[in-house]
Amino acid sequence: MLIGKYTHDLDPKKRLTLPSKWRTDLGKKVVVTSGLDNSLFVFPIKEWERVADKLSQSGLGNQDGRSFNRFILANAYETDVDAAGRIVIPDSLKDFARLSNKVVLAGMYSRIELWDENAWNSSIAKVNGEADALASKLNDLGII
Amino acid sequence: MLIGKYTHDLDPKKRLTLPSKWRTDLGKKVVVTSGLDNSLFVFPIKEWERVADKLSQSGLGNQDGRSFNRFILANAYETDVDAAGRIVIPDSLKDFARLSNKVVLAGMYSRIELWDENAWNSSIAKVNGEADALASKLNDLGII
DNA sequence: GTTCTAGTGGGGGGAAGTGGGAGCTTCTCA
DNA sequence: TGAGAAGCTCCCACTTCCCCCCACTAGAAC
Repeated sequence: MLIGKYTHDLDPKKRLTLPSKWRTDLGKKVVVTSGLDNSLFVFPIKEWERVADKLSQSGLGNQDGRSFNRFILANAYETDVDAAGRIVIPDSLKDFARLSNKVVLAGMYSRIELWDENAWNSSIAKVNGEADALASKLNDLGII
Repeated sequence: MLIGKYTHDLDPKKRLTLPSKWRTDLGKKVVVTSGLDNSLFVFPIKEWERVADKLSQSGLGNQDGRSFNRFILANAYETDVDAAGRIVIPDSLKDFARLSNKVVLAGMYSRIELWDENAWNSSIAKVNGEADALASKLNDLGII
């Protein structure tokens, strides 16, 4: 289960260590692609195949769907996890998400998201201030 | 059934002993995540899966949903209970709930809450002062 | 008093995260 | 076409931290 938050270094060789807790779930092969809100998505290869399948079946009918498909599919990059549990982030994706050397890896259940540390902090700071709204939402979902 | 209140030490290694009364209900694997009012929630793994399933069903479609999922999922941390009945509280959550070394564990039926002892006391003091108002509210709701 | 359990504390081995070198390929430019 | 530069990938090395195990104490049970 891909949950939790970790901050790791993106080294000068553009290698990023994946948290050991996720390695079995992520497997030996992952797909990195451009995500929403200036983040990157990382999928285990199995999950990616499911997502790519869905995308290719839908969205041809309208301009927005086609653009979205291009955005996700064209930027996708398949890569192996090395013996030390690291993956390489290509320049194009590194630039897209404006990653500096501190990267936040956020588990989102079936995928993970990569954020530049600063971008993550400012994004999450907004949510922290909205505890009441959160409470009612949790209540609506029948969670607490 | 997770009820009652205990105060345990958070040791220098960030380990927290779970009350022996709850150990069978909590099982060998729990999920700790950020809660409301600066507390932390601890779910038995089964209960957490119920919550996470609901969350992952609300999709990528809107900005609010995404931020919300990030808040809940990225702050969640899956951990094993060790042989002495302890769990480790990661730094990010320890900071979130501003835990010092005295932690209150409050049973909330299907989950437990973790509070810094001082925060708990002042919160309880506040409730005590508003007992009358609360009582009438409970009455309105048909609870007591 | 004796025994057992709950809660707490600490040490050691090994893994996790990080950094850097060696060797191979690719590209450029003379 | 050959030499050099740049990049990538696979290894290996180092350091830190985490997890597992054991030990101690207080208090409850008998």
